[in-house]
Amino acid sequence: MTPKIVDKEEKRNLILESAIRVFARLGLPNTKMIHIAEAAGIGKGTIYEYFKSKEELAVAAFNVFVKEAQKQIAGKIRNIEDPVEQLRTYMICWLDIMDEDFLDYADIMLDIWAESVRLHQGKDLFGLNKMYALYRKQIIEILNRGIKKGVFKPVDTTVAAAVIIGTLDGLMIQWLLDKKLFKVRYALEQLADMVVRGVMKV
Amino acid sequence: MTPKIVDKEEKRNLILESAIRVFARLGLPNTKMIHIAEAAGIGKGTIYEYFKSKEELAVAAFNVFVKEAQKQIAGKIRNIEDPVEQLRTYMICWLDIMDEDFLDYADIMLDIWAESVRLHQGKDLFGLNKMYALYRKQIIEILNRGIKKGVFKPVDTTVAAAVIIGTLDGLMIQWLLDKKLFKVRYALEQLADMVVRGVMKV
Amino acid sequence: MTPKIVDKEEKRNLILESAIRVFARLGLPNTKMIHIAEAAGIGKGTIYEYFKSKEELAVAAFNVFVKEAQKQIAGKIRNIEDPVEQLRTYMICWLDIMDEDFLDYADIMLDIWAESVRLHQGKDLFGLNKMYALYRKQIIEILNRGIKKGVFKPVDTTVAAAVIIGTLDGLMIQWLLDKKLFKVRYALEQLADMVVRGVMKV
Amino acid sequence: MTPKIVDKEEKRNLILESAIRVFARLGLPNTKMIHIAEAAGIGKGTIYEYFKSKEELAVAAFNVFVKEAQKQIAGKIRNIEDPVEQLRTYMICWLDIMDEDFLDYADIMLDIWAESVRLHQGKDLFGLNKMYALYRKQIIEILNRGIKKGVFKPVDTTVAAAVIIGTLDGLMIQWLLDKKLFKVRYALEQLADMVVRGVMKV
DNA sequence: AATGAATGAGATTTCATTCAT
DNA sequence: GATGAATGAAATCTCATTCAT
Repeated sequence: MTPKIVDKEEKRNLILESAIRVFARLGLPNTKMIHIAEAAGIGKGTIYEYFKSKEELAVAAFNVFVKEAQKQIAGKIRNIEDPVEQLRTYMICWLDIMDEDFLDYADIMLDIWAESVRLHQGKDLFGLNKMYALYRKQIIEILNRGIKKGVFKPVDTTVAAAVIIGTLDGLMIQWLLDKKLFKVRYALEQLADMVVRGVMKV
Repeated sequence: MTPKIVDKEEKRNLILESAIRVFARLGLPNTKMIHIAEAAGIGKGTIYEYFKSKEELAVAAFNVFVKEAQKQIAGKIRNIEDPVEQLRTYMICWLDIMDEDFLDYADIMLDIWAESVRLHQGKDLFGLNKMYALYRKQIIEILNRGIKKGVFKPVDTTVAAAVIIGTLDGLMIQWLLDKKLFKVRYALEQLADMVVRGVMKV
Repeated sequence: MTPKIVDKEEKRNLILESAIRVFARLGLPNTKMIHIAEAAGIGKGTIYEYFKSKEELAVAAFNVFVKEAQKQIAGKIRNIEDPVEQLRTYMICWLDIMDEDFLDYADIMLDIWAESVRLHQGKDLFGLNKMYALYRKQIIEILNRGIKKGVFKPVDTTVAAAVIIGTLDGLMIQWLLDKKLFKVRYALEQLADMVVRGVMKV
Repeated sequence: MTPKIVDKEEKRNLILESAIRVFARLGLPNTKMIHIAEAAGIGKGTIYEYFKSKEELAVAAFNVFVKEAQKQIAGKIRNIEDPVEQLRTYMICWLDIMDEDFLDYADIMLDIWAESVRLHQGKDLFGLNKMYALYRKQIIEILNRGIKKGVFKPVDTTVAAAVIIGTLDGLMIQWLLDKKLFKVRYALEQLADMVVRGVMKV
């Protein structure tokens, strides 16, 4: 009755992971479907059994990155009571996202960005805006708690959140462009200090 | 003397400017040579009399952006004596780069970045690294003067410079992605304050 | 005796009928094997247990149509003695073939024709020529009987038969192309009258 | 200033004629763009300089056929006064359309039909319905003149026209399917006689 | 110098068919 | 026998670049 028993979920993941690896190495536009197929050790047509199009595959790849990042961050800040420490931890967490395991994913973001910003201007095809909105929401919550507790200045939390995320992204880009320039951990801590002090009362 | 050379220079610029306009509107990969030719009011083949390839044209376009930005910044900070004010001005200057006239150029950067980081990993085809190196050098100079004067803390200036540039880039990206999120000037001033205080003694 | 064989026959018919329905709705080239499988409620691979290829399935589908049409016609003209009336009935019978139940089938013919005439020029893959030969034979018989009886002119029966079939086909095509143009029954009766009078003596 | 002087009209025709030849030989779906390119002795991409898509090329090919046919017919019936003779001539004219020169074109019609009827049901992509409407209009005019003159019966001219065109088409299909079956001229004259007598008074 | 007609490598996607289970 | 996962040939169309004029 049931032929060739295959764990579709598993195979989908195999393809997705292969795609991420190749996307990361070659970039979105330079990655051809055949490359992904070869990387996964399957036939070209098989990809289309699991993903409708190259674009869908790219979106999925990006989402893996985003979800993984969220998981990391959420786990680390969950049990921190002090808003100051929570904000600092939130920022330092980006380090782990860029960590060995995620380095590949990280590179994809640049392509996704370019595509997202440009090609589908108001569309948010890759959910980039949604992702940033989520990040902002998380940071705004931290800021609000801090403000209520009286440890943070009553800043415009939306702007502050955007600025904080921007600085994190920007730092990462600098590092991605030239990894020998500085140690991420050190720079990140510098930045975190700077930012935290920026929003701290006194 | 040699009017031909003037003509050539002029035409090269015409093509380059047209290219920038089209690149900015459509994005690097979506821009076809014919579009540039039409925008310049010339024939497709003529472009190749002035630029070896589409890539060379893109590089040139990006460099125009970088040089223009530099001219703006250099002009504004030249005559400022106080390092604190100079650093603040340097940062605020990015505002003008993203200003009406340069908004279009700004969008190109995302594409260039993606291409630059990825495709030609160690190559720095577009001179992005060189550009950042220049930016860093300028900021390092400001920081050094400030440190020597005793107004800045004796930070690792290279890291600090990278962090500062990163924050500027990051903020701009946030804004490019969703221009309704915040007013650039306001956020930029917030950020500048934060950063300046971060490196200021006491 | 051998219930397996009955099952096989039954399943073959199930597939064939599903194929006809889908072919009719989507057209030969637009019909994919998976569509047929789904319509039959079976797996894609199962089709190949009963039919060697899509082409063979198409041939079989067409033959069902032809045979069904023949059954209809034969039944109606069998017991008619008068050749004049028999010819007229033969023609009117096409109406029933195009009737509700067969309307779908009818559409297939256009595709089959195109394929038949062209792709396999001298091959008669779909048995179209054989089908027409059969039709001609039947009409020739009617004509011959009429000529012998002295009610028909001694026309070249082969040509006349081809002309008659052609007119029927042509009328049907006109109608298939624009069903609002005329009522089939009315036009068919007009045509039948015209043709019958054309071959009738005096 | 002006490079490679090429008569675009001429080249378009070269491609169109090559396309017609190949379409006629291989059929619409079996004809690949590369075939047409090779037949025209040009590169694959060049076709797209003159025709937006394969479909547009097919439409153009079909229109050549239709226009040529119209030119032939119009020229022949223009100066005929007698409606009876005019109708007969109109029909016989189809012979010339199927003539040596047009034989190739004729074969295309079957594919166009199938495509036209099916794929784009209400769309009339190839202008087939429009073509038939024109044919009907011409025949209706002839019929009306004949009726007014009292030589034709007061038939429903729309139906009669559709029937007449249908018979012509049908005859041609019969012949295209098996050219050895009968001589077109002979059969056509038979049919014309039959039809003319069918609508003639007395 | 300027042009644009010509080109063909190349990419995505489809789908009939195969075959391991 | 039944299945559907896997496949890869094949086809359309794009576009940077060339080059004859």
